[in-house]
Amino acid sequence: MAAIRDDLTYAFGAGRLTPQRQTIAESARSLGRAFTIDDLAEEARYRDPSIGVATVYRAVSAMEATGWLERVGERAGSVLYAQCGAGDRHHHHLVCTSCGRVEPAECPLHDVAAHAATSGFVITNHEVTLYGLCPACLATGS
Amino acid sequence: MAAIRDDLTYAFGAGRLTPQRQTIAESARSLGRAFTIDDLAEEARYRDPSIGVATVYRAVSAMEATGWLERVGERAGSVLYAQCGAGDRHHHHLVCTSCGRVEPAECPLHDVAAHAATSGFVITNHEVTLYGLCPACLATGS
DNA sequence: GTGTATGCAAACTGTTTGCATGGAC
DNA sequence: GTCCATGCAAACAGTTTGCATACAC
Repeated sequence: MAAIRDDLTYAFGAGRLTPQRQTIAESARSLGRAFTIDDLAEEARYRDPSIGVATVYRAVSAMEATGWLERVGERAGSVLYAQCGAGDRHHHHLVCTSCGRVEPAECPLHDVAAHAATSGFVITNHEVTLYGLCPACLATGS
Repeated sequence: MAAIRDDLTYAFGAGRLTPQRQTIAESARSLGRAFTIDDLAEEARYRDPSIGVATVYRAVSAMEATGWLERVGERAGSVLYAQCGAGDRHHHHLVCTSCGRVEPAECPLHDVAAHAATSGFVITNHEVTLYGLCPACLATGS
């Protein structure tokens, strides 16, 4: 369930939940939008300046491995991550190009088999990312 | 048309077609699959060892700007490019995970509006990449 | 002739790694 | 007590930039 997987204890799976990792995970969740590792490090170091960059990188790798954090795109050569709370179920992402808000999206590929048939490819995997404006940004016209 | 846009003269648009750029563009086309800038530089420098890496980077930027070359994914931290010949028309890519062959694919998102409606997002852009095995790799069982 | 493209090397950015120390379990 | 996680700094990989020269147009 999304509610359960939102819990920080799930962020690192079997890994240790150190104060630094807790700070990093809370920072990721509080950002509430897509972020680069740099964004995350900045937020985490604001809360605890003693946290090193290497720790942030290692923590992100760990959180990505458990699926608590997901890659949702890239910006200026850096990977964008987000904690969307959709858990293990197959899904994609809606990313607001204005504020960076990320929402899980249902998989829109209902006829992948048809494509395989026409091309001769057997499709084993796919990536879909939808970009747009979220309701809040639409309302403010930004 | 794909046939016209396949021509090297279109690769750099209004830019100059120098011998180096011609070599680089021909290398890109002859690879016939997704490649990193490193792969391309290796192929181009095999043909003309005097070509510098910076020139390859600059040429790729130019070819990407005209749409002659497209980003089709990433591998080990580097962007994957391909010359798929689909021209200006809206399309996505089928990438063979075994040999790297790239084929243009029709856009499989026929009901994007429905997603916008349920989420409140207005979708302005999207990225889709399909991964799988091409007929040749299926036949050889690789 | 003008201005873009080139090659080289240095500079940069983002990321990873080695190692001694600290602390979660 | 064991072993994973940390912080620091050095190392690294990929990419970009400055500059003088060459050449496409």
